[in-house]
Amino acid sequence: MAGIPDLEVFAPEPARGRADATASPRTLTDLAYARLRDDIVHGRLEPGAKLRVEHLKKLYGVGATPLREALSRLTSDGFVSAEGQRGFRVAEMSLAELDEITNLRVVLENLALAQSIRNGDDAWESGVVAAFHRLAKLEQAEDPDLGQWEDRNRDFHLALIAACTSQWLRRFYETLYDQHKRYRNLARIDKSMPRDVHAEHKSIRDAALGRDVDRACAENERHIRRTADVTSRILRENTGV
Amino acid sequence: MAGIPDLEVFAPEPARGRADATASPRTLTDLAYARLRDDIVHGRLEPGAKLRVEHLKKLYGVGATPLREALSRLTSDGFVSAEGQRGFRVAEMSLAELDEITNLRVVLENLALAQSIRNGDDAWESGVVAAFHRLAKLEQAEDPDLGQWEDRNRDFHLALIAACTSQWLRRFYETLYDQHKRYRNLARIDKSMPRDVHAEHKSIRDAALGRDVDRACAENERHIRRTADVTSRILRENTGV
DNA sequence: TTCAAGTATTTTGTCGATATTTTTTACTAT
DNA sequence: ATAGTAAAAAATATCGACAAAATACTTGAA
Repeated sequence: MAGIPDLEVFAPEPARGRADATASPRTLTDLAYARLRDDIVHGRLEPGAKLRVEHLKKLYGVGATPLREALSRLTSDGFVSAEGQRGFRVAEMSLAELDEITNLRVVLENLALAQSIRNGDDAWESGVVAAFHRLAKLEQAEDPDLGQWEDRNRDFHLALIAACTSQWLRRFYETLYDQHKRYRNLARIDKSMPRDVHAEHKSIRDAALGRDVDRACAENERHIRRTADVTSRILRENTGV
Repeated sequence: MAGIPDLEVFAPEPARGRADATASPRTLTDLAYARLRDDIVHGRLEPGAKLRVEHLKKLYGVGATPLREALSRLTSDGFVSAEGQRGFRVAEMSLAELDEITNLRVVLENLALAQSIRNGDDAWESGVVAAFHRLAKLEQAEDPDLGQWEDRNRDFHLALIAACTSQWLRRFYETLYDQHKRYRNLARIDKSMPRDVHAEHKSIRDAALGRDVDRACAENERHIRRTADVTSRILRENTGV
């Protein structure tokens, strides 16, 4: 009746660590959540677009139940807006909101950064060094693929605050980071990035590794605001967002 | 064909302004969300308690669909935790988390307060005065009903930051406020409130109306931390939360 | 006690029916 | 035409029955 089962001990495990949406989804709800969020952040679903469940069912190949649950979660995250009896739609965007998000992100990211610099151990340091290195390699290449850059940029910022112990701070920060990313994507900021982002990242890394909290926060703030300013300018020029 | 319809012009409208959960719910999902959140914040649903949909259906008299949607939203709000394939349960509580929430609340509430003091117009001022008055009356009465006090206290703090224009800040703040309230309720902080909360509220009000941003923030921070300290002490003494 | 097979329960997800509500369309009396 | 409205069509929200998958529990050896 057995004999084969033992082999399964050596089979690769499902590797289901965190409940993170980016991790391999344990349920269809997680799947729908991750894909919807991604599509919204990348602008494949436009601001204000109606999110009809019947349509999404075909698009993602899941039923109405997991879809509605995913949409509900995204509503609390601010990526989707829900009006009773009127369905879901992709959250609108505005220059005013970009401003809000920028200001809040500066505060929260600096808070996390400061805590991280103070708490950071060897593992944190090497994490920062590694993430910066991977990002730097990409930034100095002649083929700056935006998708990859976004991923590496995210990794770098997350590595910086990796030693922050506040789950709540982390949670809020990640939401704001993705909201910001959504604006960058809307502006298609890749085409026009004249300023030296690489130098900015380097300054932040140096200050952080040098355990200089004030300088790291200052550099970080400047970095965020510059990116936000460029985003804002592009949006103002191109459209009447 | 008509003559009566005109009367409806004067009839009170449904007043369905914001999508706030506290407003009269437009859908059963909103209803379930509001009641679940309330029951969790007030401790009627204990930390870690299993939230079985079949049971909640009977408890709230709504179907599984709106319940799962409400639970999903609460998951994003941090009041409920969901583990794939293992259902929902009321989020756990810990002294460490109380600390996180306190620190973050101080930062965000002060941010909103500062902005509010700078932007506040006449309506804001009178709102603060009125909310303080109602709170004061209750605090000086000999019958300090906790439920009412909590409501008035909330109104006062919200009135203070009413002129803050950042929706995101507001949203985060409200979540943190309710999380804090949950800890206060867990500690049953009403029984033992020896310090003069009223004086603290008064100081905040005076500084705010005097447009003294720094002092208002300092008083506010002290106020929040004192309450949090009492909460924390009670929890440490009574249980091993 | 410990282990593991077998059973019971729970959770997730699908489908289809239905009551409501919103949006459109068509029509009518200025 | 134009505001206003009634009827029709389309969306939305909700429920209930069920099936498949996963987890939790029981129980009988070893």
